Parts: sequence; structure tokens; C-alpha cells
Amino acid sequence: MTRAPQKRRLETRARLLEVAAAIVQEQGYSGLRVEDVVARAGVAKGTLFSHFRDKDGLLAVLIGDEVMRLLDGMEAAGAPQDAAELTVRLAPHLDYVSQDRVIFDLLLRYSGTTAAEPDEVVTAGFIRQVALLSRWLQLLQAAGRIRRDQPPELLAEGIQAFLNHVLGVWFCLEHDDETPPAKALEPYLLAWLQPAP
Amino acid sequence: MTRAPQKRRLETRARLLEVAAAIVQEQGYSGLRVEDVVARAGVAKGTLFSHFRDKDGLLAVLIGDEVMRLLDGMEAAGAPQDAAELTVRLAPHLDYVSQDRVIFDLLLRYSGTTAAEPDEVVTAGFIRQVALLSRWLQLLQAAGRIRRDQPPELLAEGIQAFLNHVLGVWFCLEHDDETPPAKALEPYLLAWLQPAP
DNA sequence: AATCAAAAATGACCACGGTCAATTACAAAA
DNA sequence: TTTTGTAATTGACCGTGGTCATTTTTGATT
Repeated sequence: MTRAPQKRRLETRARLLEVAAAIVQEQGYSGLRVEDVVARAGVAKGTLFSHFRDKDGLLAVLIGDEVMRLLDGMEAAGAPQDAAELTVRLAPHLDYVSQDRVIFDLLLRYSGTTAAEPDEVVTAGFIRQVALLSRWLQLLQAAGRIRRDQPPELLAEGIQAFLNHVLGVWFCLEHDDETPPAKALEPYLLAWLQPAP
Repeated sequence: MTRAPQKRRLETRARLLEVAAAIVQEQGYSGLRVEDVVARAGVAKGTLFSHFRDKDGLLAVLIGDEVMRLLDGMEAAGAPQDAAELTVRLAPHLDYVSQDRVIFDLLLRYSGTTAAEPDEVVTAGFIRQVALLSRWLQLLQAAGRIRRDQPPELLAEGIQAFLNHVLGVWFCLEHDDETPPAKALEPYLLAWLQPAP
């Protein structure tokens, strides 16, 4: 009886992720094809699907990792002083997601859950982001810089809603010279957080 | 030189839509397969794709029609007296979309655009919904029932954001006995529209 | 009626994600 | 060393959306 995955298996999984990341680097998320991944990793197609539920499951790990990295950056930047500065903190996230519709779709599909399976880095990232936002909002409330009549969790989830909204609009537009998502987010955030005076 | 589509063509298109609607009726949106549609319509696969850009294009017409019907209902119900009543007006829309993830995905993908191609009923529906909401919000502002410090258009788009947010969360949950989207929407709407006193 | 160019429809074909019964590699037991 | 049960891998196969060179239909023109 052996419950823990064997060494060989872990190596295969790591190789798949490595190769997938490399292909994404070269061709972008939309250019990732399962056949290419398994070919370059030197395994059969079935193997990939024994490691990841589906193509999205593989993408979720890659994207989840990146989201975690972005969150590290956010946290490192420290708590904002007001709503406008909060927009600045969120800009890297918007920039990342807005680069490819695949990222947006995947985050949207995975990021409402609260039940986290081992693989679900994306869900973990979502939870972490809401938690971080809630903490920051609480600080801002304490400092009297934003409205205090709503719990920080609600405000945080509302911000998530606005993030996705501006991204959704962004992807529907021919984004040649449109206002970037970060800019589009600002009025919503200000109106949402504005202290009831 | 003949620019207008010929009669035969229009008939084929109508038949395809008819059949597709019937199949959706029987199997739900997720059960709609292109092969079934063309088989029952008695045409070749290629024909379908000469009438609609892709499967989504076909779905968009079906769903767009339904959205239009819902908007008729909304308009007929008349302007709400306050934010809470607005939630009630939006409930049918939430109920409809929450019945199948396919609807949600499609609306999300199509409904940010402003450029409407002939077929894009969904886009037209989106524009109409924002316009209707804007009008209602303007009335509520005039009556002093909601905040007046933001333009009704911004408030309307914000509501769209919250609609999609609660739906997104809904589809990530195992919705056995969870709070339905309409219920989840309420706190957001109240907080968003609350007059700054 | 015969001709012909444009419109419409056709269906063999492809791409790509995903499945699963069969096979191989591995580690512990005999 | 051989046996054996299980973990891991394999790759032929499938479903389904989508393409496009070819064929059929249509209606205006002679």
C-alpha cells in the first residue's frame, strides 16, 4: 500500500509543467496545444491527462503560479493610503490578465470557489487576494479614508466584480488604443469606496 | 446583381434556428450539438456555418432573443421605486442565466461590445439593458432614493458587474441549496446605490 | 428554351481535446 | 532471483466543432 506519488511520477509532472511553461513563453497561452506539450515532454497524451484533469487543469497551475507571484508583489508593495493608490496596486494584475483572453476565461471559471483541491492554485490565489484586499480595506476604514458602512469582505468582493467587469469589456473591444483596464477601473473603485460623508 | 439574401436562404436560416430552439428546449443549451441541428434541419454541416460564424453565433441568436424577451418583461414591469425593488426587476434575468453555464459564458463573451453586427442580438440586448437601467437610475436619483453623486451610466454598468459577479460565484459553487443569485445580488446593489447622506 | 454567372449548399476532411483497455516499469515479498 | 500486485504510462481511438474545394440551384439574359 503506497499512497504518496512515486518519484518517477513527480518528475513527469514537473517536466510537463516545465515544457508547458516554455511553450507559453514562446507562443502565448492561446498557442498552447496538448500535442505539443506531450511531444516535447516525451510522454504520451494519456499521461498528461492522468496528471491534470484537462487542458484547463494544466493551465490553471501555470496561471495560478503567476497569480501567486503577482500577489507576492502586491503584498510587498504594502497597504495603500487611499482608494486611488489601491488602483495602482491592482494594475499589475490587470495588466497580466488583459494580455490574453485565455487567462481571463480561466480565472473566471475557477475563481469563485472556496473548496480548494490540492491542485487548485487558482482558487487559493483567489482566496488570498480577497483576504489581502479585505485587510487593506479594513486599514483604510480605520483610517477613515473609505466608507465604513459595509464589511471589508463585501467591499473586497465588489472590487473583484469590478476587476472582472473592466476586463470583460476590455476583451470585447478592439483594444487598439482604448483606455487600459487599470484606467477604466478607477471610477468604479472611487465610487464604490467613497466614504458616505 | 443581387445583394439581398434570397428567399431560399432565409428559409434555411429560419429552419436552423427553429430546430436549434427545439433541441435546446429538449436537451438544454449544453446538449446542443451541431450535427444534431443540421441532421434535423436536413442540411449539410457547411450550410450551418455559412449562416452563423460558429456554434456560438447560433447560440447567440437564440440567447439574444430570450434576453430581449426578458427585457420586454422588465420594461413592462415599470420603473422600480427603490434599490430593493430594482433587485426584484433583475431577478428574472438572473434566473434565466443561472440555469445554464453556457448562457453565462456566451453573454460574458459577447456583451461588452458596442459595435453591433446585424446578427448580434446579444450586443443589442446588452446596450438596451444598460440604457434601461440608466433611465431607471436617473428616475431614482431624481426621486432622491439613490446616490446622486455618480452618473446613472456608471451606476448601470456597475450593476452589470455585480450581476456577472454573483452569477460567476453561483456557477463555481455546487448549487444544491445555496443562496440564489438574486438573493446574493441584493447587498451589492444596496451598497452600490446607497445615497451618500 | 438555352446559357451562364452568382448564390447556396454539400460532405469529405482536418484539428484538437479527451478516453480507456492494454502494456510496461517498479518495488516489495517469496 | 523470481514472482507478483500495483502504479504509471501508452497510443489507437473517439466526439465534436469547423473548413473549403466542388457541385447544385437559381434567376436573369439572350
